[in-house]
Amino acid sequence: MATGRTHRPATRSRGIPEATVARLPLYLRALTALSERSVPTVSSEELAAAAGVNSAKLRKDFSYLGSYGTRGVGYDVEYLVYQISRELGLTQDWPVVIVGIGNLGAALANYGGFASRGFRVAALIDADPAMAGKPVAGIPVQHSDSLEKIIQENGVSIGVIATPAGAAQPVCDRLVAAGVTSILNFAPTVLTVPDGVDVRKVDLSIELQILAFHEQRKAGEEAHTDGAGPAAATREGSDDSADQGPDGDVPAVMPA
Amino acid sequence: MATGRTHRPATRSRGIPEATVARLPLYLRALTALSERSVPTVSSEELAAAAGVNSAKLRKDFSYLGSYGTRGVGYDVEYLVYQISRELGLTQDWPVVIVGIGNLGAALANYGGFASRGFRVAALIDADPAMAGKPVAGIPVQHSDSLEKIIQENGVSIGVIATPAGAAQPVCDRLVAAGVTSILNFAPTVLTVPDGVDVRKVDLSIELQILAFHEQRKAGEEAHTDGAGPAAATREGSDDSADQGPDGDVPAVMPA
DNA sequence: TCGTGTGAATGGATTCACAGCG
DNA sequence: CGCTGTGAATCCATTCACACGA
Repeated sequence: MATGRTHRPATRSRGIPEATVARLPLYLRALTALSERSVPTVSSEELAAAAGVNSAKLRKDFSYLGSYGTRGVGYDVEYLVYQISRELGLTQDWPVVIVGIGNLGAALANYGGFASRGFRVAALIDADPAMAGKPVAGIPVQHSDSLEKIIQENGVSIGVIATPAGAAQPVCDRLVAAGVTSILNFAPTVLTVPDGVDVRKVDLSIELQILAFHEQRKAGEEAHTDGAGPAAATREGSDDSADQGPDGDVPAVMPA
Repeated sequence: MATGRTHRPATRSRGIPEATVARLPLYLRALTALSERSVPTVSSEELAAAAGVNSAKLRKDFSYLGSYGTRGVGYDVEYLVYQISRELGLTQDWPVVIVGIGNLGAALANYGGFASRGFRVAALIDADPAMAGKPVAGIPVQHSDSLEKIIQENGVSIGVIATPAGAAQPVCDRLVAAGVTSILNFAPTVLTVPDGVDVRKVDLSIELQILAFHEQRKAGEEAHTDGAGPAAATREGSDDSADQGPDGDVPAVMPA
């Protein structure tokens, strides 16, 4: 916060569509790669291909941010990287806590993508006293007794839950009570939170089940498959439709 | 996702909306919990609450499967568990391979939810020769040289990629060439696959960035949190737009 | 009576197609 | 010209509201 810069001509409508927001990180990643290769500009067509979407969608998405391109030329890579980063709030640093340092929590802590852009693992928290003090990814695990203190001292507003399913809601409640307003949930449970708190979930078994559904449909339809591939539903590159809740839960134990 | 041109009379209730398919696993999980508590029937209202959606949506979703409820009463839990399982293809066993047994791959292999319902880890594959033979989650890791053989011998059609970003596309290509038609990708890369192959992605940094976007918007708007908003639901959907900025001001500088 | 099942209304997101500018 | 930016058309999803049946 602390952005006093709340002001704008509001040339365009306020409020970027959720579907667009979900794609901005994808564009940003593609742009960063281009930037590292010192590519100065890209067309919507090229960038769209790199991000796995179609160009009309990309141009529409960018139109919500403003007119950052040059007709007949394309987009300036560096400039766009900056604009999208700012729009996503990545020009500031977000301290994050990970709660539940089991297999998954440890994997997340070790994940390099955290630090890379705007996020910083402020603390690792686990309920097991035996874990306390043990360093994971170079960060000492702290006991969950001090969860509230850790949140407050570090000004944490984003929490990652990687506990077993049963512990997720209680942990969530404590995080929220301590001031966290955004939660990324890896536990296979539906979390209930007060208004104003955002929750996104990542659930492995849901993703697998969705794949199984399509897989089954393919199998039941190999009726007219001449030498070539199946003529069933498919998609191009890799653009998940409007799905915004990929999942991949990993915590163990769960009635289901 | 791209849907091919499915020109076909549709055998009846075939053609369940993608958004509905994505929610079926959620309903299934809630139903399984009820089943374990020996609850015989549920109303759409109750089940919807447990799954974190609203009842109208749930009823509409179920209407695509058929008329499995009883007016004035609700749904038979056991029967619905069976119907949804069958619809999702979980009445059969899906062998799955996990490629890339690093921190994340190991965490996935240890995830209990795999075996629980329809899925079975058929093999763990890694490119590091030092890993070969080492058991992870009780399953010996195999070297990626034999990837094709493993896929074919086990009749694997679903693959999970948990490799570093750089290895993901090559691995994906090999999986597809060997016969895999559904891929769950944990690597932060856009995968390109032929038609007929489904890809779903799980991407930590994208999720965090989406949360950061909303977090930033909340921060920039802490002017009137007067709760003017109409009581909103408190669930964790994939949607859930935090507060809606009345006339928001999202910092979005614009160039010329 | 009560809760399901569903047409109709609404709202979003994607795609089309082309005007407009560099 | 080429490519962006965007109204208009289309498609999909959610919500409403009520008839219908156990």
